[in-house]
Formats: sequence, C-alpha cells, structure tokens
Amino acid sequence: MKHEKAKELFTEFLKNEKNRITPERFEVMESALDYEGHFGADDLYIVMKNLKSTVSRATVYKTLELLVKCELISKRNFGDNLTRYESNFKRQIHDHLICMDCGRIVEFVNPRLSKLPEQISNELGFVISSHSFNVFARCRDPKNCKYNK
Amino acid sequence: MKHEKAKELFTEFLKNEKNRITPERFEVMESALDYEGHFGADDLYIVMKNLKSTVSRATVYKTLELLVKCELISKRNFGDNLTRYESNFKRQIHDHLICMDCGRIVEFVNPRLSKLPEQISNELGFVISSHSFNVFARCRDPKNCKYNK
DNA sequence: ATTGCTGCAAAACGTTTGCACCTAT
DNA sequence: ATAGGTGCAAACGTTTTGCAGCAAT
Repeated sequence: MKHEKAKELFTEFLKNEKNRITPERFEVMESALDYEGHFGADDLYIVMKNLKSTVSRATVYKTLELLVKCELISKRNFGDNLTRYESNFKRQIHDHLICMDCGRIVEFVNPRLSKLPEQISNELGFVISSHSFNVFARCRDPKNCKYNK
Repeated sequence: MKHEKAKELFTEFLKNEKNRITPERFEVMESALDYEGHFGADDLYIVMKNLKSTVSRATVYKTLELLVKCELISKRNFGDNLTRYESNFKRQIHDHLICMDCGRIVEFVNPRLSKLPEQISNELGFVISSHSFNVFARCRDPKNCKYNK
C-alpha cells in the first residue's frame, strides 16, 4: 500500500492536534506526496480534479497547511510571490538556486550550510523550526539557459 | 540634500537602461529609502498618499521593481506570500530569522554564510546575483514572545 | 449530540494591465 | 515628434471566508 508510513504520521499528527481524520485529507496527502517537483495549491487541485477527485479547492488549501505543520511537505517561495510546496517524504533537506533568466530551479545540498540554521537560532535565543536558503543567479553558459521565463 | 548619492545611482541606472527620468520615480525612491524596516508596495503607497503625494499605485509598484534592479532596495519574502522591500542604502548585507509564534523578524549577519552563495553559484555553473536566507524559529523564552501574529 | 469538516460560491487580497492622456527625450 | 511613463479603474490569479449541510467523534 502506498505512503503507508506517511499515512501513519499524518494520522498521529491529526489526533495530537485534535483534528478530525477524514478521507479527503488523506486524498490530498496522497496526491501531494505523488506530485513530482514543486507545485502550487491550485496545481494540485487541478491534478486532483482531472483524476476525478471530488475534493474541493478549500479543502486542498487547508490540508496542505496541515501537511506543512506535520512536516510531510515543505512550503517554498522562489522570489515570485507564489506559494509552492514539495514533498519531504524520503527526501534529504536541500536548498535551491533559481536562474533569474530562465527560471530554472536547481536543488543542492551543501554540508557547510547544514548546522547553520540551528546554530544561528541558538545564538539569537530561538529554537529552530526550519529554514529557506535561495540563491538567485544566472546561467554562466547562455546556451544552457533558455530565457523562457 | 537627502539621498544625494542614491539619486545619482538611480539616475545613472535609468540612463543605462534607457528608462526615462521622471519626478515620480524619485519621489518613490525617496519614500522607499526613508521607510524604516520592511514594507509592502501598498504600505508605501499609503504612506505616500498620506503625505499628499499624487503618485499612483501603478507607478509605486513599477518603480519599486526598478529600485530592486539597481540594488538600492531588496525584495524579501518571509514565508507568508507577501512581497516586502527594504532599503539597502548604507546597510550591510544581512539575513533574517522569523519567529513563527509572534512574527517578529530578527536581522543577523553571519560570517560563515558570506561567501557561500557565490561559491555555490560557481560550483553549479551560475553567476551569483543575490540570495535569501530565512531561519524560521520560535522564541526560546516565551515571555519575549507575544504570540500576537 | 456535538463540533468540526466539507463544498460551493463569493469575497478578499495584493498585484498587474489597458487605455487615454501627458511628458521627457 | 515620438516613445515611454503616468493615473485611473478594471481585471487578474491566488487564497480565504461564510454558510448550510454533512460526517467524525
């Protein structure tokens, strides 16, 4: 069965937070974890509609926020002001480089960064929750860059 | 006279990009550089309106983008999907920690971070333009935290 | 039985656009 | 003279909300 572990985690989270366990919420969870790459809430809604789901737009939006809270997905923002999400499930923590010419998004993992968010939080008197590190740059080699933003 | 150096830089930029030099653009520039802290485009428009400026909302929005391009101000995003700006003028490059309970934003400078965006860009075959590093955390000491988000 | 969740449509929000007029070049 | 900028209001796309009915507890 698919996303069995995620389903467990989400159920646990819903119970702890005194939220109800509904089939719609699991439907959204499944679709979100299945989505390849980054997606907007509305993108996910459309995909689900096309797959004949009856879940409403409002439920998709609300459930995505629940999934962020229980850390099954991450909320991203790449400088345009669109909210994007991506699955965390079975994925390493990573950061993003955005090409300012073509909009391409490159994911990277940098060990020099890994402890930094926690250290900074501690130094400032906070407890870390998450971080977002975006590098905005341009393709060095223009023929790799489609300028198709 | 106020912001004389900024005015020079902006004029130079407008000429290079073959944009016209208009009084409205300088009015927006002055107000943006005067603004204390982070502000949305609409916040700035309201402030200007209150100061009896006749500059239109459209011009404010468009001019802010020009000011970002010429690096007099920075565009920020703190996880809500609101575009915020802040003046770069006479300021050090810094990053932000956002308290997820009260929404407080703490600015910090970390030397371990300073070369990282450029190094990462180089390694991935890009030329650095800018970066954004946000740490999302919670006040360790609840009495410092107003939970007033 | 109660409270919270859902679906729907409408509203809200920040932002962008189309257009006629104006102004810097 | 002309390309580009401005102000206005309307349009836009995404997200949130109010409400009646429904379903999980």
